[in-house]
Amino acid sequence: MSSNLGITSRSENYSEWYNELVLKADLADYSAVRGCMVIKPHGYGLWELMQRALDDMFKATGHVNAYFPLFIPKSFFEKEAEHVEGFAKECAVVTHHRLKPNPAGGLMPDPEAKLSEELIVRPTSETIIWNTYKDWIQSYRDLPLLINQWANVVRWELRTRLFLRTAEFLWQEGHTAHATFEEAETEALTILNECYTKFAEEYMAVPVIKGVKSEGEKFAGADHTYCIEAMTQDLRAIQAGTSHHLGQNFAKAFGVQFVNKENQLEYVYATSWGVSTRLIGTLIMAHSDDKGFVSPPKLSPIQVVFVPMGRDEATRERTVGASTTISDELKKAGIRVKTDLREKESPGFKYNYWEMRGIPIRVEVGPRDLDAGTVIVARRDTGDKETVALADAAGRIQTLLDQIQKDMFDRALEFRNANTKRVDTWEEFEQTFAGEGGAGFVLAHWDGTTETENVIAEMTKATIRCIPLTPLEPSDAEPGTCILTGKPSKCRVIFAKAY
RNA sequence: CGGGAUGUGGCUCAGCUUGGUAGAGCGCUGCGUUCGGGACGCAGAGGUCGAAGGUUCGAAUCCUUUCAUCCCGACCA
Repeated sequence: MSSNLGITSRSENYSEWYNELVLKADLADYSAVRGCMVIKPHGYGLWELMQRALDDMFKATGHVNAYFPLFIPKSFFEKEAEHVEGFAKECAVVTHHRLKPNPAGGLMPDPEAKLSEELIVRPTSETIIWNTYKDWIQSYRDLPLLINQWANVVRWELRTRLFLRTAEFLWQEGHTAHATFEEAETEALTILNECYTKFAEEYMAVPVIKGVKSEGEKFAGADHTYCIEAMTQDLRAIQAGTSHHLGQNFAKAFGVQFVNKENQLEYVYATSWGVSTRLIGTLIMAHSDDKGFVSPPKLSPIQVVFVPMGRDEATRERTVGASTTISDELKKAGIRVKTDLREKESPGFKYNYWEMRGIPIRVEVGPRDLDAGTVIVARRDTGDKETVALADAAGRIQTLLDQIQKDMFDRALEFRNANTKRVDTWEEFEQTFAGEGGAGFVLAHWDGTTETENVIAEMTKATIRCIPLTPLEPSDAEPGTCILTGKPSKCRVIFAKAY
């Protein structure tokens, strides 16, 4: 950090900018545990709002919450070959259940307390859940089973980054069981459309592209994987959510069968889907600026902050009083407000302080404005300030919150569109991704093989983010020839460098 | 798991080459003056120099070992 004021600018060093922002906006901190972060109250407040909105959507689409164990017997993992391969490299394993004094000092695992079967700290819960579902499902009348859980998971990442990739993270994972392939398909798409896309666009104000993952990028153990992909300000792609159609893979691995209406035994069809605290990283990368975090109003733990001015008691009484009048009215309307009553800090300090933390609206309440019967209302996203009559303030602020939410989405969409292009020659494709940083979304033709995908990734660092469910432009759905091999291609797919 | 760097008050770092009373700025506490875009003065508190060995009369400084973190690459939500 070059100074204790402000943060590195995005243009100077995007990666530094992100790291400093997370710390200085009070969202999270490094912990004493390697690869694990502390989510601070401001960051956790954001997560709570995300949870609430998503949970409401899950409930509205017929799901219920439950909780499954943190520990999973190793043997469960061994039952689904593709799945094991996907996660084996990054699992934390519990081997003992007791400590004893170490002769060399300190403590050591008691060799006599070795577990007969090692336990894996869940990297995801498909296996323990399907082992449980086996006992819950006998008849078609038990289906569909629509369960979600809010939990922490552990993936032993070698290289971590606050929110984007940590060894432990918080998420939700939905696990559903269905009688038919079509029903499971509908479920996977319902989550994608009615929950994840809606959440990203309406709450996070982040436009996303819905698509299917290529064979190489799909979830280990899935039949196919749907995803939503967002664009960061440094022109990379970031996956904001995934919804998997697991087919009968896990049902077969765990022997989950049901009797259908014709009294025949059948394997159930499954889905699983999740979003994580990574969404906070996505939010930062999509909207924030060189002054710090910029939060969309719907997810900001504090939506409006009041800064009353004046030092002498009489002035303070006036400015705090006026703040209270407005904030009380806002509270009644369900707006989350805060009045900064700290006496030692100057108003200027407070402006910067709350801007760093991304609070959408600041209300400056000073004696000169009060003399004129007004206050100043400042927007975090644009920096615009306006003078508003006291009587109109609460109403104006509510309107502005909606406006900010909308404007943030519109700007992000415009940015994404401006950085999405179609490329038809390998020369141009290679050149586009030649630099160090991201290059936006590139729609290009691909022959559909994993081999080609891998060659392209090796040569350019760009990967297939998804095959869009609906073409961004009608012509994207027309057949063409692969950018690398010249073989036939069904449609354009999205290439980008990814987080 | 490879390559690089760094560990010294809460934070950012100086001191180490050339061993000899542990420093600065920010933050923190108190008092006073300030308050419309990161205020100032004065007085304070706070550190087994990442850990363990070793060399030495004497180690933050030299040697050995170790641990941790960060950055850059391969894997991942």
